[in-house]
Amino acid sequence: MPELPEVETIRRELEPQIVGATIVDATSHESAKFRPARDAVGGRFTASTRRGKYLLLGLHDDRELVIHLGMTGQLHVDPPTSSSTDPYTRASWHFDDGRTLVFRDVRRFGRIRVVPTGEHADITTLAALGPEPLGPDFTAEGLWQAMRGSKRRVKTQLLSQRPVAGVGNIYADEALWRARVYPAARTLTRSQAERLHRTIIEVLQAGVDNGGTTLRDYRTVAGDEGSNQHYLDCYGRAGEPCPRCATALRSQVWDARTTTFCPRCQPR
DNA sequence: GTTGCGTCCTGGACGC
DNA sequence: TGCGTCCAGGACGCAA
Repeated sequence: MPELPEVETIRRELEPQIVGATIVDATSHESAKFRPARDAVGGRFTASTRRGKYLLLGLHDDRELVIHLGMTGQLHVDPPTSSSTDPYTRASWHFDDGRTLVFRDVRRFGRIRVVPTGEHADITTLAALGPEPLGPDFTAEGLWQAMRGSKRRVKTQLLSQRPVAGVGNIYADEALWRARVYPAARTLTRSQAERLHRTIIEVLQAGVDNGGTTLRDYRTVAGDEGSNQHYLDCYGRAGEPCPRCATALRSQVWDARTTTFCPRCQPR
């Protein structure tokens, strides 16, 4: 399930493969979520950026191909000789040099848009994203202020992408565990926010450094698995001893999202 | 405006 | 072995 580190890993691998390529044709699944892929025909890739979990592929005509990978989205570039007939291909962009950029998404939770560069008002979540966690705009004070303004559970707020961009279930559980914050807390002290600010950066940077977390579907552009799954302390380890205090980690569903936490290190 | 829940979507795990 | 049920979760829509 691609979160910020996975999307950033894909972006870094993809950019040198697509910049300069012109899209001469495109196909897509009939769903409205994927049909806009065809709007990119005629564009030439100039650069790539990322906002949270959104991949922004710049085109020469002041437009952007915006891709959200959802839970199971994958991107790879097929060579001219490929005759792939993958039933889970949801969109493909054919280049002037014969290669094809393929968007594969088994569960069809991904989405694709083509918009004028920087005009994201129609993509509500993208437009409302909080600061980039690995950039200078993400501060402990800003996180605390953002969290103070809501009565929702701390983890639910993180998943909303508003206090900070790019955090999903895996990295939220890891950051909260490291910060010793109870995931269902509805208020944060300033010192808790400072710890959480630090641990969000730590876990996301580690994820990027390790090429992302592969639990099932995530693959890099080259088709490789990430390695961050080998360094997770908390997520998906319910029943196992907490690496810090040896208390059995617990799993609980809040707001329809499964959360793993340590009942001793992360008290109410 | 905020909050919480249902829905989308399908492969895999599990129980019978 | 085969079938049915449940679970995973990011984003969005809707009702309260």
